[in-house]
Amino acid sequence: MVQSTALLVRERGVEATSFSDVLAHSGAPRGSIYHHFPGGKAQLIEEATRYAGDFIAAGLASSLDQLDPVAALREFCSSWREVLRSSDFAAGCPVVAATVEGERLPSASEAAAASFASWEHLLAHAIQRHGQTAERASSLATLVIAAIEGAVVLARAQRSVAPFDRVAEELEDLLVAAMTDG
Amino acid sequence: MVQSTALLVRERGVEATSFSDVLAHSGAPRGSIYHHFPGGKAQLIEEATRYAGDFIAAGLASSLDQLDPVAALREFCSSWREVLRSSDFAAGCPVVAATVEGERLPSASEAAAASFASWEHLLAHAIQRHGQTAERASSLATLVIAAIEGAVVLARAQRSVAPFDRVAEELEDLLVAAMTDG
DNA sequence: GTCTATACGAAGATAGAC
DNA sequence: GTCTATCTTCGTATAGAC
Repeated sequence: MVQSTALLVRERGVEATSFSDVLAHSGAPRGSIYHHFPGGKAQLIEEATRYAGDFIAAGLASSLDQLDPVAALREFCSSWREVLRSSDFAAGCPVVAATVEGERLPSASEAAAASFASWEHLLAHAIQRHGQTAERASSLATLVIAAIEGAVVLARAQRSVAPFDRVAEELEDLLVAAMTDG
Repeated sequence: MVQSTALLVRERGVEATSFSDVLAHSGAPRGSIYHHFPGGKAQLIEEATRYAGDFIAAGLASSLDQLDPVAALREFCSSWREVLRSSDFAAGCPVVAATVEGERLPSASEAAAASFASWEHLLAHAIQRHGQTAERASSLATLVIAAIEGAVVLARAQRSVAPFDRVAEELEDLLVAAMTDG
């Protein structure tokens, strides 16, 4: 159910994702909602945001564990490209959706903030381990996360991977340059 | 009314912005809606997205007309920082909101795509005029727009300008380097 | 031609049956 | 303790009054 919610939110957004949609997608019975989620929709969205954020963090951590930051970035971009392509540009990032519509759901916003922060930290630490200062690593990590999330939005709007690919290549070049200097 | 819609959408998102909210904010009478917007909410959102996109494009064009790309970027970032600060991180970009929730409103998505494209082109042409190749200028422009939009999302989630400032500084450094090389 | 009042549908939430 | 059926609220859209 949490997973279904995350999948639906990344396509439709938070407000446009109803319980009926989630039930139809997950196959769960109607009565289960308030048993498992006494906090109602706010709780469901919060858990879905946390789930999605943790899922993405796990993938990123795994890449950074096995590869250098540049190769991990390439893999990260590749998985986002696949999300865009396989959904015909209907799907984006559920954590972004939770932020953009999160004014009414503070708990979801907090989960989104925690997710973004964890991705930034994972990347920043990896860049730092490969020879950058903590400060520069933090700036680069934030830039990479922000640019990729923004690029996903641009790609969805324009229904093309072209903007995403341009951003991915610029980021890769920038990271290569940053890791080989100093 | 269109302006009120854009202001509300950038805070609450598309679906959470009702006609009642727009009427209360703009002072317009209820009966005017379907007279001025026969296409209903879809048309209102589309026009609000176009309005916001054109407004931002006008500011960007004006900056690029008077200043070099780096200084224009600084001004662009400054105005986004003001949006974040003055709303206490409640407000973001209505064009992003229209994209993220735009699955159900294709006309709004198209308006969003056109807005993003126009910002990219304005920036790309300016960078090209200052000595970069068309291809590189296009990549840099897309990166700048994507990164700033992403940074606005991160800043809202974390309720802090810190991520936005890190992104702004990285972008500025990158643009400076790109304009002085080759 | 402009607005008030209403209808229709869907959303989230709950109370009672098994 | 788990689910089906219902209740209330609200949002969009419209039909009719001025």
